[in-house]
Amino acid sequence: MTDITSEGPSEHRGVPGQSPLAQDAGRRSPNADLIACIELFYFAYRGFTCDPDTILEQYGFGRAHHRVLHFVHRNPGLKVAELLDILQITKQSLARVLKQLVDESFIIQKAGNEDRRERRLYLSAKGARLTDKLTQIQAKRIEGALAELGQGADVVARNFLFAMIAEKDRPQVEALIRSEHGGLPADESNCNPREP
Amino acid sequence: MTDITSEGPSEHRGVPGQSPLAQDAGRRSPNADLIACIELFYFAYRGFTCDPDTILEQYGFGRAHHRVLHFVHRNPGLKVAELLDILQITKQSLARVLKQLVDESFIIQKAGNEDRRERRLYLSAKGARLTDKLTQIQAKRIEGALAELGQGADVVARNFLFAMIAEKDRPQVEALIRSEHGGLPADESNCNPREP
DNA sequence: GCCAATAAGTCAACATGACTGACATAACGT
DNA sequence: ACGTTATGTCAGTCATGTTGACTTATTGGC
Repeated sequence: MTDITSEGPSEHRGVPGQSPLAQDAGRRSPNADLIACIELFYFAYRGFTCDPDTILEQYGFGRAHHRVLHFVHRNPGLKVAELLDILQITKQSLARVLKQLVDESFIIQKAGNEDRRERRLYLSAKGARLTDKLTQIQAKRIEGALAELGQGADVVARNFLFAMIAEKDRPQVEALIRSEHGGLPADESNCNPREP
Repeated sequence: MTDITSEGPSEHRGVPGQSPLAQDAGRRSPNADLIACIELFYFAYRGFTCDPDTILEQYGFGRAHHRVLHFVHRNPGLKVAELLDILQITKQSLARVLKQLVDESFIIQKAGNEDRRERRLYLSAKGARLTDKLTQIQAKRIEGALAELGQGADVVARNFLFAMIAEKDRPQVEALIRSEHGGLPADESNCNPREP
């Protein structure tokens, strides 16, 4: 693993980032390492999204579609309102992509059992196939990245990402991720795995 | 530091991520931890951008403006072609925001000394003030995130982010970051710090 | 000095994904 | 029956990305 941010022989994530050369070589406003982080985050996010983007393009979809597919896949039976809450976009923004996904039957809507006003969202087999493909390519990139790092990097990476989330969003994200890891999908009677 | 992705008492990034409970609790297609990473990356990027977005809004600017300001700030004397190469957008996309920034004199253009076709980009004092403000708030968030983690997390985080970058972009990003950390700004005669 | 190549700017047109505010419909619950 | 809620929809706007074609200024080789 190459530490691009510290020049000297800083063997295998030894010292935090306090190698005399790397630290504040340029001495501009904040710490140079933090500025590197800022830029790396930008480029990393670009890397994070580029693989799925390529695939989505072939379907005439964009990132917005991807996000919908992803969260419905991980949370079958999700309500529209919940999805809006996760994505933090407006009804209209969601409606546009959701309509497309429903029309092309990547996503299936089903009225709630208890409350028939709700439109529970599920992936069709077709939708699940596409979403799995997207997840896999993205997971592969992350896996590859973590493999370049030392042991324990995955936990640090996850904790770092979590700590980057706006404070107000953290409880929600934490709950969301926990629930997807085998817990109940945020509600009661929607535990039918997929394809209603 | 709270490890939201592994339930048990996994003291201070001990075992990678192999705690029996956390690992593959749900057993959907890929590793559940990797899926958590995917979502965390999305939410983290949202957190990463939300602070600057708020400030930029007050100036009638968006993220595109921010990126231009940032890279010009870190690389004074940058050529338009180089900026296009960094941002990987089209001339037209850049022209729109750049024109605005020049018109409102956040950015100053100066013909190159050697080659007068080039328009070297510099920040005005006003532009530098804004950009510093944006950098500081973003650096603060990263600093805060890293502070929540253990020692050495910063190096791991940077290396993780770097490893997430598309392979083809890595040399460029590495060169860019290195040059900003006190090196020469990609060319010869453009080392006048700022404000020509 | 001519001319091809280069750096940059510009124009017209378009797509995506975000936003707003207002309004419609259906179902729930008191 | 009526107010609230969940959802859908309409009309219009904005920011940011795209394409392709074209202009202008300047450079460097011949």
